Amino acid sequence: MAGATANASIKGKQRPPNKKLNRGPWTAEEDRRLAKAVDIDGPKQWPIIAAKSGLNRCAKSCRLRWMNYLRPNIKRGNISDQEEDLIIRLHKLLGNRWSLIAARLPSRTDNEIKNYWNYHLRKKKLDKGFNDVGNSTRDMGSKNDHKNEEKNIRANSSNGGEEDEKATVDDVDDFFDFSNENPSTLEWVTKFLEYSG
DNA sequence: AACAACCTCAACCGCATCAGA
DNA sequence: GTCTGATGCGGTTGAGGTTGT
Repeated sequence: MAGATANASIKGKQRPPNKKLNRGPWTAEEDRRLAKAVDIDGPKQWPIIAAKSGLNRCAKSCRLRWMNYLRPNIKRGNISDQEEDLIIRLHKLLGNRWSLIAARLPSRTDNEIKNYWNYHLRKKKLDKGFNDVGNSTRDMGSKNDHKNEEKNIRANSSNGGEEDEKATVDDVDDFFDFSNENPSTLEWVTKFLEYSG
């Protein structure tokens, strides 16, 4: 959807207005004000940003809008085959840890990947008749998904002794903690996954 | 043209975790 | 050690666009 910025939103959920705070779709003007506030204060201190910008929106809402829409370098729509393949593979490894998966896909947001998975890929898998992944949001719906996934990873690893348990979980987290992102990562991870899976 | 089914995606909610007082 | 507010994450909802009949 073309989404693009300016029209932030004409779409989206319309809910009964809260007594005080603005809710629902963001307007272009709100976007502009939020962007300005973030420019000044940085993408942290959301309560301050929310207050300063005079948007009458909660901090959470401001943060979400920034993270999923206004943040620079966000790529929208048109998930490529390569990206889709990567999502599938990463999901197999990580489960519903969208933020981690998103971190491996430059310029994609966790929300976008989650949306994409929830409909697109889930449907694909169902069509193919597999349930092995079993992490589709509606059937699992648990925050412990990733923990289960980690358990699976542990279970699949040869010697899952008590002692190694936490280490393994940490290893997984550490392994996927690519805090120093660079453009070649996608390629690197893709290559790695070719071997792993 | 009208309607229904399908699809997309922005935005909300609730909960967990973290950090500072 | 406990409390509290901030932050981050995953699940879910539902409006609106698109496509098919």
